[in-house]
Amino acid sequence: MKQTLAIAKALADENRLRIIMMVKDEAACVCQITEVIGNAPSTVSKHLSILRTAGLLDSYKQGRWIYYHRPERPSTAVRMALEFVFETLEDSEVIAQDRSVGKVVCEKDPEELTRMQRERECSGNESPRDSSDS
Amino acid sequence: MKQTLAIAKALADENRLRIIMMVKDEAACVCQITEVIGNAPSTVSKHLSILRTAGLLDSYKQGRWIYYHRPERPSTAVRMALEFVFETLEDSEVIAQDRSVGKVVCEKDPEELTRMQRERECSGNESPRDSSDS
DNA sequence: CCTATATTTCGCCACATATCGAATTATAGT
DNA sequence: ACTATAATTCGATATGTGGCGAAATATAGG
Repeated sequence: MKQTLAIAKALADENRLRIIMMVKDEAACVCQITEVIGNAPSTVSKHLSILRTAGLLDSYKQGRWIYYHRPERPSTAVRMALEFVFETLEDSEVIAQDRSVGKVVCEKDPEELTRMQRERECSGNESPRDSSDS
Repeated sequence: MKQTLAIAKALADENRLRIIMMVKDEAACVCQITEVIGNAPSTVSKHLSILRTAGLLDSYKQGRWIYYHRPERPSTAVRMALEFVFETLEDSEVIAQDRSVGKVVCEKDPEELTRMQRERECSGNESPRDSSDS
């Protein structure tokens, strides 16, 4: 019961479902996932922790970046839960948008992506919105 | 996404999972479910409403009693979600206990069961009264 | 070792939800 | 029609959870 409940609770959030779909076919690092989902890094990190604890995601470290991906040897419970998600969200509108954004984001090196994120952060905090970009 | 999320949220509660397992093989009325789960009737009613709205349960009325049961023509999403629950909870300890209690409870007529519940309610709430006036 | 930085953890807040008892609704039997 | 009662809805409350920013942690590169 504990495992079933942990999986069900992990699935009971739209952003976590989006993350599962995002890494269905290839791993993504936290900065890429953050970019697509649109939450703060700390929030995404929490989501990833919940998903990994439930067994729905796995991760590996590569340099400064941590990549999350679909587990390679899921338990029966995890396998069935993922099948449910994959099947029912395959044609979802939200997921289609994420894929479109994700395609652009994941083409970039994490290196480049995080530089962009840092710059955006600064321009948002420091000066009242010079409209030179949009 | 909406349907997937509704199903996942409906599954994300231990008592609701217990209810799903309880009516897997045969319908049960609210008073029987209440007896097994141990919540107040209003709470069980709310759970049932959530499960039915998500498509995970169906119901029919028979006299004063309303019976809840597994849907006969589930959507793909519901079917996969139920398969996940049935498979992963089949051997659960909690479910085994529920089955043991449920066997006794569901043998009784709802008639008899509700009488028992009323009596229990009264003996719990009212203080032992002097019987000199009746 | 020291700095920069990607990720996680922590503290907090706003909102969602599980639960109960009381009030309401719908139905069966008189 | 009236009463009893099974179930639902409503109102209140306590706990759980998603979200952010700040602080901590871990790693790459000088």
